[in-house]
Amino acid sequence: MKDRASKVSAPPRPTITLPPRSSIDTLFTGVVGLSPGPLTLVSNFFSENYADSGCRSFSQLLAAAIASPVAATKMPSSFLADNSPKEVNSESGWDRNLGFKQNRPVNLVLAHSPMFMIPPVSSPGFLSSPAFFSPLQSPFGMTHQQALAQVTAQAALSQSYMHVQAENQPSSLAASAESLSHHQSRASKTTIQQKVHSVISEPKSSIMESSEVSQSDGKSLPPVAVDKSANDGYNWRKYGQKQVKASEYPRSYYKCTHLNCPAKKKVERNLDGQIIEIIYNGHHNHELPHSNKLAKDTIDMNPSLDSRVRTELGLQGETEMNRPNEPASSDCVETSDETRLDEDNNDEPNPKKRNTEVGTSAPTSSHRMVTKSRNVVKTKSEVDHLDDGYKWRKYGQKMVKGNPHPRSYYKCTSAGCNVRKHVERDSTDPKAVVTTYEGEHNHDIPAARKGLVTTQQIVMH
DNA sequence: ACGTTTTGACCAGAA
DNA sequence: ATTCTGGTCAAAACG
Repeated sequence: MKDRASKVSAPPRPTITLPPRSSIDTLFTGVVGLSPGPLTLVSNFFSENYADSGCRSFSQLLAAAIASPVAATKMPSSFLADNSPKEVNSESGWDRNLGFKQNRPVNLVLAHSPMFMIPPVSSPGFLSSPAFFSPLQSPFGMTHQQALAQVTAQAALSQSYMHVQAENQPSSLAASAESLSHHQSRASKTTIQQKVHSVISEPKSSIMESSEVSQSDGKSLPPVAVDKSANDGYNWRKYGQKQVKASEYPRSYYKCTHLNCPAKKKVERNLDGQIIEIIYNGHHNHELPHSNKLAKDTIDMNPSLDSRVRTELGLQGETEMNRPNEPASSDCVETSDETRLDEDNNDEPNPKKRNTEVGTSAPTSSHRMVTKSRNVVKTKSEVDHLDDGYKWRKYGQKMVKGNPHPRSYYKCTSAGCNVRKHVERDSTDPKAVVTTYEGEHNHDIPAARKGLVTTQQIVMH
């Protein structure tokens, strides 16, 4: 008998428009009189604290702030990991959160933005912190400080992660992407869908291989076995494959082979075997298979394998679950010629913009992680900005000068809720999307959709 | 012999 | 009501 009840329905994915690049800098500039989003605050913070440090790019600022103990001391104590609500230093612009409302989709912004990738191993506390998972655990409970800490930590870790990816062989990348996505799933408390957008070479010719990962300091790491068929540590059985319209590549469906485990994942690969997208759905209700725990232990015992490598291999296991409140790792921020946090400047602020979500579901032009690596460079065509958990009704669409794609306007369908969002597609990258929220939800995420919220989408572009 | 993968068919929900 | 689409089933093939 077919198990129809277990069918997993993806959230609605309406077609949306792409933004002109120029609209994106509103993320950082904010709007006078309106509450700036956390990205804006972070930007302000760094710009005021490091203006004379020679750092120019956002990524550089982040790296300097977190890698340097001196810089770290300049941060508000809440910046790195403290989730407790505190007043912030007005000198650094942190008091600009006065207008920040907890009951707003900013948490989704943070969770969705492809600019922030979360290496699962390197910062167990970060992964399991209430701030980080607030979109799922407490959609409206995140303070501005938490958001800031989240933004910064995510950006910092992303830097590290992307750096490693840029250096690694494709096989390692495959492992990392799946493991990354997977462990985000593990660490969260609800059933979720997660996506890893990336282009990852994953040759089908071998199941196990040794990958030698170079550290940034030039040291060579020992070869580590990477099981590419289950490189997130779990064992999967493929139960279907289909060419879906939303993707130009075939989508494979996998179930966890563990008895009664509801975890599933969908993987899209291009013709070269490169992983284009991974979507996890459901939680594992069991520990890592023993063999993979052994592999994890091997890495744990090898001091030369830093957290990033474990991230690459997706072998952090349950560690993040056991250390719920540790601050984010601060030793993994490195800049790289191959990795940068792309920052486009523009001068077309949207006066109504209050909270802008960059790349809810796709890479965006301004703040996506950009990796000039060997494995570049395909972005996802599908757009699912509605995966923020709320139900939306499209009420308008408009063409904008300079952008061949229309803009689309959505209203929250909940009775009495006036929240709107504006989704636009990048004029130069039709697969990139910027979502701008306006207003505050007066209700929680619909219960039926809580488990379907896409929490992470990662793009190497 | 057994577990996994392949693949066409089926089904349910959305449009 | 019909069509389209994505997710799943399950028999056959494969290793």
